[in-house]
Amino acid sequence: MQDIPLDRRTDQIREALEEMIVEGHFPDGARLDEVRLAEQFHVSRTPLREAFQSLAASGLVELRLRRGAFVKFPALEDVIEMFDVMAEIEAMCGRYAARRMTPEAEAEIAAALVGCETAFAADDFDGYYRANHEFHALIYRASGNRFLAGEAERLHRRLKPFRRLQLRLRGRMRESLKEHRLIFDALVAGDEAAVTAQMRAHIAVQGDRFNDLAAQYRRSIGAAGARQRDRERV
Amino acid sequence: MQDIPLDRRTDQIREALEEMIVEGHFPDGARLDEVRLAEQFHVSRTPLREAFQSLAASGLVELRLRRGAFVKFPALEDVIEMFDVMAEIEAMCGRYAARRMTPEAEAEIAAALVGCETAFAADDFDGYYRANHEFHALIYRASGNRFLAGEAERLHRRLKPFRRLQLRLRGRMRESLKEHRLIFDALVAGDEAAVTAQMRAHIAVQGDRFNDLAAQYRRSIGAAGARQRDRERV
DNA sequence: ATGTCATTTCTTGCATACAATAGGATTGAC
DNA sequence: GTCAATCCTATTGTATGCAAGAAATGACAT
Repeated sequence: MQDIPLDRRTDQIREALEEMIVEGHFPDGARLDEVRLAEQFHVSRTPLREAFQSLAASGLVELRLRRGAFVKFPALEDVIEMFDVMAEIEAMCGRYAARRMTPEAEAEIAAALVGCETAFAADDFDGYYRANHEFHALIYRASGNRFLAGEAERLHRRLKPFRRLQLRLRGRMRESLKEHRLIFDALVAGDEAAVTAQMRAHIAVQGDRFNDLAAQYRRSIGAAGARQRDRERV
Repeated sequence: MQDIPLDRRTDQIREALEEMIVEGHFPDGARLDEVRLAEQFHVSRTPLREAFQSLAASGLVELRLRRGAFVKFPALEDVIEMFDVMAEIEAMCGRYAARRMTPEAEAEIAAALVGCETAFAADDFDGYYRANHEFHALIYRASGNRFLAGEAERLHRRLKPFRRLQLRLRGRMRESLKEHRLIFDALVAGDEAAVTAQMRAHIAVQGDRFNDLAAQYRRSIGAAGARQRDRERV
């Protein structure tokens, strides 16, 4: 969205906590203990509290009045809704990118695509995730709309853990790569309609199939200690 | 996006500042003086600083390292970019709403439309703005995707000052109302494609024509004390 | 054993205190 | 009079202190 100074402990802590939450180091609903975390980071409670404000704004934690900050995993339905929106946002990025593609952008995206292929060949899930992110992020930027790119990045980051899981599905990585090629070809051809359709499908399929993943996800992350709460969470 | 507790001074101050900024009570680039605002709100600096974190996250202010919080008006190009994204988001809301329309939603939207007509008849800009917001917000919710609705609301709020200005353009209110009727009819007919197209046009026209407004806007708000900065701001 | 209520402890929310830095004012050299 | 180096002040960033509210504990009654 915007690059913040990052020199204050507050910002460093915000980054660190965001990473930890997105990577699933906390179970859903876990309370982020101000005092304990303050000790862990060797700071007072003040920078932590300020970091909580930021995290709450991006929806990663929930601040309950006089109860503290709680890690908030989205519910299954939330994730599906988010993928729906993501599909549309990414489709829009693709559409603009197709219209505004430059030789430089094309070369960069081509390189990212090679990265995807390499990771696929090596059966490297994490590597594929990174290359995939690079591929998509370059298209965001190629849209020429920085606000759009920022929103896309934000959403992408929020959906990170769920995208990663997708890759573990049987054959998903192969499919994903095939879709990337189609998207790339349409981009190069400047075919806005095709890019839009391919991209939308590429993302939407993840939401559509997300139900298949719910159970698996619960085992892999939710089981880390989350207890069922007021409504079902993935 | 999510309903926050709002009982802490921090949250009240965040709301108040957001309102003041969106309403143009501060010139672009103005520093939000912690000490002075703390006195004004009869609190210490702590809740103010926490509110700043929130505001920075939504992009309304910029936190500069050891310099403080500064009001950040988007640049002209930023506003155009934001309207582009808004057009797509609203179009998506419309598409989903057309698919999922209920009799209740239809009645509510019809009522909001009447509100628009009333305000138009009375030549009441502010009234029209409110009715307009109601009309759009109901469609967001009718989309049945709460995440989408939240994002739409957030963006709408961020673009509030620029939308309001639109209405002052010669004949814009009449046009807007006409477009609302078309959108409503397509919604009732369940014509997804038509709603999508109408809604996209309804919003995009505001971005497209925004250049016409820039000069006017500079007079009405920017003149309040903003000095030109590193790049042109509306 | 279970439920209710009082008491205690813990934690948050805010205020205040202190330390570090940025930017301007001041001084002095040329 | 201009420029540079230095000092001073204002303001941020962080730590700590304190009061109010929530949860935990335990006594007591049913």
